[in-house]
Amino acid sequence: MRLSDSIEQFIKELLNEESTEVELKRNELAEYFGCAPSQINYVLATRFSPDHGYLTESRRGGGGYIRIVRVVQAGSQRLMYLVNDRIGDSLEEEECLRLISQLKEQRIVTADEAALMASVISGRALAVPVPDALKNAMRAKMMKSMLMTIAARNRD
Amino acid sequence: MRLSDSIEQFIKELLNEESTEVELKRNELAEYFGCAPSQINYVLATRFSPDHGYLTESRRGGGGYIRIVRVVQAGSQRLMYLVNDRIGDSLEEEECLRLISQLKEQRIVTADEAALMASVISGRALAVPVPDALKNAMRAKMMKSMLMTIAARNRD
DNA sequence: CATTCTCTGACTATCTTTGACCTATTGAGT
DNA sequence: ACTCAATAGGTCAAAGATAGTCAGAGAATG
Repeated sequence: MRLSDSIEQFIKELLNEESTEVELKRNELAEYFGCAPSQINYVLATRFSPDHGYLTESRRGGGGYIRIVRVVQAGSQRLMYLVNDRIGDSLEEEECLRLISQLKEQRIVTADEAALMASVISGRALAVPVPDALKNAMRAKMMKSMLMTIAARNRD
Repeated sequence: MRLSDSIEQFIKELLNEESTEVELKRNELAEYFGCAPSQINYVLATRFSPDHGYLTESRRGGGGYIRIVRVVQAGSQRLMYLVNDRIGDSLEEEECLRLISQLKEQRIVTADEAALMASVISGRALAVPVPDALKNAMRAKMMKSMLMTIAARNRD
């Protein structure tokens, strides 16, 4: 079996038993599997990306760590549908607003949060000299990023 | 756990129980934690800066001390200061994160909102081929836009 | 074979901790 | 008042401890 698959499986077992998040030391893990530390980054990038339903955060320096949070779960199906299927690589402002408004009606986000989301993807907030096509690409990424964050808290 | 984190936590507990300010002896604290005195300065610089919502003052010589004050400010006042003075035309990701974290500590935004804000200004959310200078200009606008939205509901 | 996926290593970036040296304040002795 | 020793805290650079990035070699796949 491939090294990457072993590491992936190892991490997923930790996530199953313990809960929805694990914290590990990159160097320790690499030593355990007898591989280069950067291999761990490869596994994170290819198997624990947001598109796979995971969020990661890390710190360097003494006492550094890597934390992996599993986001995909029952209650957030609607959100994961939006992230994985509904939203593509580009999204116009009007469409963003429609989605946000739907989420509010469905009580997935509060009115305050909806207002926050709407304000940040607005034309006013993105008023810099960048082509519209790129702005819409950013809107798609911004929306996905926010929805993932919301999904990460709705773990039920 | 990191030494710096322990010291940070220790000081924050003092600030919670007693009031909005504490006075400490640098050398005593260093001895208590068994570290170099300058370690204390490091903790103050990285975790109790004005951006983190704290002010510090100190005196040298006999009877010297370090005083740490947690800044309390009305929500809308704080937000308007950020929008009008603190945030200019450009803001790096790290600086955004510092401000967001401070707003959370001061209970001006909820933890959920802070997470939402952090996710949308992150490098991941803005990963399109646009120069960093422009991304930072956008971050400034995005932050202002979000803060104004929050201010619009915080009538205090 | 060509392509795509894995894996490594050299280089880089970031965070923490310490120690040597510097500056300010106080108080005793003159 | 003046001086100096004792007592604080401040600064900064260097070392230590982690993690990230990226190009290219190697392996698997179709």
